[in-house]
Amino acid sequence: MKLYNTLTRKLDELKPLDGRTVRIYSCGPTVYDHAHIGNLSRYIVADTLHRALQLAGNFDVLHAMNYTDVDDKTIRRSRELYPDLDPREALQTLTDTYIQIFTNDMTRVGNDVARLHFLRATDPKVIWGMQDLIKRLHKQGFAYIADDGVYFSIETYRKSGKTYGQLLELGASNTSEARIQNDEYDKESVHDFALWKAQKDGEPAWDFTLDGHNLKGRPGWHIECSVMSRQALGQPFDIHTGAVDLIFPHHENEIAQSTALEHDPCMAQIFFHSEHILVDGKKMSKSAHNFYTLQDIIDKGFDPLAFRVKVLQSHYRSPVNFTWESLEAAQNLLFSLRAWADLKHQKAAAGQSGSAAYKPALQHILAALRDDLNTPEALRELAQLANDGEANGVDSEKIQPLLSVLDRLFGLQLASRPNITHEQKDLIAEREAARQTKDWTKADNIRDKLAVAGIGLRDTPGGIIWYRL
RNA sequence: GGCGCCGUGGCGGAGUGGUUACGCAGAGGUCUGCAAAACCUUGUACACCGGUUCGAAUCCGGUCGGUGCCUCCA
Repeated sequence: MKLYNTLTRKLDELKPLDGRTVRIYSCGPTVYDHAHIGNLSRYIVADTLHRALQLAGNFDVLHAMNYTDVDDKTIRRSRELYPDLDPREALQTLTDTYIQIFTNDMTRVGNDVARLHFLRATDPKVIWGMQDLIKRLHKQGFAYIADDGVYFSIETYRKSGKTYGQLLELGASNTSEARIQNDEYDKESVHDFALWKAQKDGEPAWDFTLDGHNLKGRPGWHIECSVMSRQALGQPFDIHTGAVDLIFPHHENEIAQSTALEHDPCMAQIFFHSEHILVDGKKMSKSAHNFYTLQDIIDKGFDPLAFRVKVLQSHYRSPVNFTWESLEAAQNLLFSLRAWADLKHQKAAAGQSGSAAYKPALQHILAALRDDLNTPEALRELAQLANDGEANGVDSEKIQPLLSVLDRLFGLQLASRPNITHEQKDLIAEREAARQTKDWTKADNIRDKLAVAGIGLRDTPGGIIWYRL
């Protein structure tokens, strides 16, 4: 399986470090508000990568994702909403709420959260791990204590023979004096970053003593991922995922922290970065009024899985342009896939042809996914399969296992669609009898009645086909 | 200023040298009690200007436009 690697800037053949299990770490959400559709789209990509690794790559997969449940935004919001609670209690109340909402959204867009190993930055084991790493970095001179916290020294890191800038070459010109002067933090060099932030008034804080200094406070952002990924997966691991905006500084800093004390040159062998979603050609932002959550999509009458189709229709390294019109197109495609899947219940419509195409189509889909997760190509093949099925009928026996595999690959929930009820089947038979006697009024009444129940009918030469409206 | 990405038919979106991508929407037709589906036909797509080549949407150079990172961000 080939994947584009930001570290090498080319397609790399994935070979699990331990020979069998691919270990993935996905940078997860900061849980201070609803996830927006941009966040969710990147998790759909990560979820699809997981699926492809298992089924197209034939690997075992161990997949960890973090929750950033302590940072400026979570703290600010928790104090606004719960001013009377103890700061740590307020923080946890807020983040518990949004973790719940996040997992719910993940499920609604078809991501399988059950197999993800989630970690929280404020987990005592993680806090301890971060403090331990900071102590060891400090002991070796990679970290220094300032008035407002502990910082990582990039200069020391570089002098130790390591490369800072494995993912992104930093230009020298932007290291201006003015920026150092204006920076509110007490750090020695402009790119140095906080490992630990000393407590400010009213902020949640954890006890921490370093080299005799009382540094009660909270972790910096980057150190969370260095520690959580190692705790969940060991190091080095295979794939680190995130969106392009995380390349710098987040992932670069993670690498620095994770490798300063190690012989290994990198924390993960492949950095897998996916592009942003655009809305009407622009970056999503609240000020531009093009900022949407999953609930906004649902409120407009769309199926959350239509959004999944929309995301899979473009390659993960191209920006997806989200428009309501294109979401509708994606939903129409989803509906036609469902109509195809529903044919398995309808022997009358199930022609004998069709099954011959199943195996090559599936092979084609798997090959596309192995090729740098080419979901648009895979989806094209799937759409063609469905078109073929609707034109020529399906093999009502062989389609079920096919649908099961396709569900495991795409997460579009086609395999478990239920049959219509006996009452509805009787109505269809009754209508057919009325049609035979040319009682069009009765036939149309029954069709209207079924339509109210969400069942549409097609009178084809091969027989009557129902579909869900 | 530094480092990137993108510009394809009404809307999305593949495609890295030579044959229809595909999806959605539109138009005409066949079929049909009607409807729906299906099928057939249909739309002179590759930002612009040069260059390389027998041949370029695809390679090279330039122009214009959009966009991302360089500070928190999926």
